[in-house]
Amino acid sequence: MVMHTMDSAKQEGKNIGTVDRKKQVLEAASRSFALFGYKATTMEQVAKIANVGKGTIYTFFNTKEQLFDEILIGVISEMKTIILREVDHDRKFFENLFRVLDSLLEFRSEHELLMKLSQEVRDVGTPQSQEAMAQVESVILNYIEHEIRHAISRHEMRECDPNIVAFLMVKMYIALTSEWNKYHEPLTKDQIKEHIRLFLEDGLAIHA
Amino acid sequence: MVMHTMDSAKQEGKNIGTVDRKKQVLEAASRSFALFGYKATTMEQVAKIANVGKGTIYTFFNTKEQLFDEILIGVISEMKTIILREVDHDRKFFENLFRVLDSLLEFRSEHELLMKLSQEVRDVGTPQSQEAMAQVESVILNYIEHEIRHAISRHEMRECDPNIVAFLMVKMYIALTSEWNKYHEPLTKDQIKEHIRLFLEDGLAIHA
Amino acid sequence: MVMHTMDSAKQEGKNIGTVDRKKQVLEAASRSFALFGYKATTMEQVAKIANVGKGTIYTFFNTKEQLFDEILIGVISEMKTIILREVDHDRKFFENLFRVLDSLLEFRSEHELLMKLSQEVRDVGTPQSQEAMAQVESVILNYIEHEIRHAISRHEMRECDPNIVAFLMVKMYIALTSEWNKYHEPLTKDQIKEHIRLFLEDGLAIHA
Amino acid sequence: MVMHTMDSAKQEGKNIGTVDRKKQVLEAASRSFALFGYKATTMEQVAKIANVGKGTIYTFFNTKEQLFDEILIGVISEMKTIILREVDHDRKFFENLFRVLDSLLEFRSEHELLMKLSQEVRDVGTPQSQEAMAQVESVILNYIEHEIRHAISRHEMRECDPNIVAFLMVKMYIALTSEWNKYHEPLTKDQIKEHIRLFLEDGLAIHA
DNA sequence: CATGAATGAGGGTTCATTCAT
DNA sequence: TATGAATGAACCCTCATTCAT
Repeated sequence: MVMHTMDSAKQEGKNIGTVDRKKQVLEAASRSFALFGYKATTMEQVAKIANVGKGTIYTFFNTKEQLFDEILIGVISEMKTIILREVDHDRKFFENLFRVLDSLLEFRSEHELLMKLSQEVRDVGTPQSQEAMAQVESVILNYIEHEIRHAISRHEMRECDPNIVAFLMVKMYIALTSEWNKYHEPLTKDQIKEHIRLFLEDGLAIHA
Repeated sequence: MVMHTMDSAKQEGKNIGTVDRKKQVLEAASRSFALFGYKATTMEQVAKIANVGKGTIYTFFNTKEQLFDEILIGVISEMKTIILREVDHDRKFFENLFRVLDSLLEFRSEHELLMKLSQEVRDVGTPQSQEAMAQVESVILNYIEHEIRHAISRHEMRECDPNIVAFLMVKMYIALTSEWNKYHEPLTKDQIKEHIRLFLEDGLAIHA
Repeated sequence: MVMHTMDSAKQEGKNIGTVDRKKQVLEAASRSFALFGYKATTMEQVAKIANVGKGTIYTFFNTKEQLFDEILIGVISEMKTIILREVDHDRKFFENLFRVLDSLLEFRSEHELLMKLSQEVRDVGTPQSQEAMAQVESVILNYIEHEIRHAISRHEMRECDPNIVAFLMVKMYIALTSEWNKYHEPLTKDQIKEHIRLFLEDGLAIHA
Repeated sequence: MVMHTMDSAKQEGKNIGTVDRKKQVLEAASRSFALFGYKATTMEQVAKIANVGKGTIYTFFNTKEQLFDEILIGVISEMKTIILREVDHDRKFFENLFRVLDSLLEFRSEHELLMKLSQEVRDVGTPQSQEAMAQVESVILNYIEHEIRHAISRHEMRECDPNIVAFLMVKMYIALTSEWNKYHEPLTKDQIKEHIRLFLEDGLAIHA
């Protein structure tokens, strides 16, 4: 996540300054994309929020699309890192699932509102951008899918289409962590976990 | 095709035309919004698809936003009608749920790709538009919420936060009927129902 | 800044209005390109000079480059037409030359300052634009070249490299009709003809 | 030259550096202006070619325009020097002309592509810049004009408007040494001289 | 003094909306 | 009434210029 573009030891002032500015832009853009969507986010807005000049953004990112891509790729790769770190194949699927969730939710503020934008970019973006997004997303989905297959083979999970179920899991996660906040107070970590458990693990029905 | 000179057919043609024209616009806009998203849909496009002049649209709808709102309200009210018709409080919640689903899925092509746009409009739209959307959506959500409370009180469903669960149900429905299609072949009605059952009713876990 | 296009054109109808607007744009752009060059001409400027909205230009021309190309191609094709009409192979080269000059100079105001821009477009334009220009220019040059060869074969002209001489003739024409005007009062038709005769036909030296 | 604090190596380095730096900038700018034109040459480009920081340019030249002016003035004054050195009023006009040409063509690479830019600067530049250019150019033109008058008075040249003829001579020189190269292999010195002789001295026509 | 990161005015282009026909 | 040519605000992006280091 952190940029090491410069020699880390050179001039502390310069490095920090540069890094900070890029960080400012990334954070401002993240927030604005998440808040207003891709199209509705203007570079002027981002600049204003980041407290930098409009041109400054273009010293770090060649286009608006590239700025967006970088944010998204960063978030997703961060998520993947977490997953890889937390999953222990000697444990049960649902144990892994909730431990991963715990870690992911630590970073909620970073990416909570962001993921929903994948849809918009697909609508509006160029083919290149779309391709990039698709690849990056499929990494996550493939990974979950793989875990689901594993769980099924160990009889920890019912028979199901791992493709669809993985897709729904991701959607549910996005819905609870980000989309919900549009209309309501954010949910607590425990609320999120509890609802995922409800839907994924136990089901809602009471079977007489 | 129809030839007669202006005079005789004018009145009738116009009347019919007026009715048809509005429908044509609504349908064209629906398709375009669903296909390309709100921002990426241009009024020119809509006019071309609807086979009317660009200016004509503005005789029916004051702004692009109003056009969108009207489409959305139409879809949602249609859904509400279906729900009211299909729900029978003497039956069990899940029975009702699946009967409603059956009916809703009949109209899938009408609104499948549309609902996801609620998010985009909220992002891009004016406060007024957002308020309208929120009201109209809350009608659906409130209704489901109410049904859930009812189900809980009758011990057909576990204790849960009806608010959140209703929200998740809607999200899941949208995910399966519309968002999935972005990347994959559309699911069959039965696939959709089966996965909703899996998540909502039974849960995924196998409890030894 | 007040629009009075409508009043006078009302009777004449739509077509004339439309045509006029395009003409206005073309003329404004011609003048501005000729006066300020390609890069230094802004679409806003053109719109202001043409007394139309900026967006109007884009109903006729997709890009600034296309606008420029169209003007240039128009001028050059007009010149070619004149040449073809005026040249009579039964007459002598210099007779033809001066008759062509006479006709070309009629349209001086249309293209006088324009041709010099070919250079700038070559510098700034896209490869497509450059290719178009090169083709269109070579039409003129090839034609003159061909005529020169003919004149040489009939012993009306000294042996020389027709390629280079054609090039110099065009440059001289541009210099006298357009570039000169940058610093001085425009030359009269007769002055132009006389100087071309001086350079091309007789030479400057007095040979004792 | 100036010697103060710092260690000796640095001092000398700086001094030489300063001198070199300005030259480097001038040469880089010359090449870039000639190659890409005025507008299309960016200060970044110049800095990169000159191997100096962008800001450094502004220690020598207040604006891009001033940088350009200085280059142009340099070239023109160089040309004037050559003319003054080569012209011998005891000899004939055309003898002088060709001796000057010989010398000028030695420096072709320095200014060949540059002169055409006078036009562009006049298009793009501020009134001050244009005024400066006009003055500097008129120096050359006045000088040639003066020589022409002299030649006419000595009956070495036909009666003509010395103003216009001087102008055309310069244009022809630019055309042959610089503009031609855009489309073709550069001409040799002898080719250039031969064509100037053809046009200026003898004329193209064969008079029966 | 040299530097290049930062800046923002200004460019080309799009598109929702208007209005004369 | 239906139309689409006309419009201009607002978008993304470039680049000459400045200034803190």
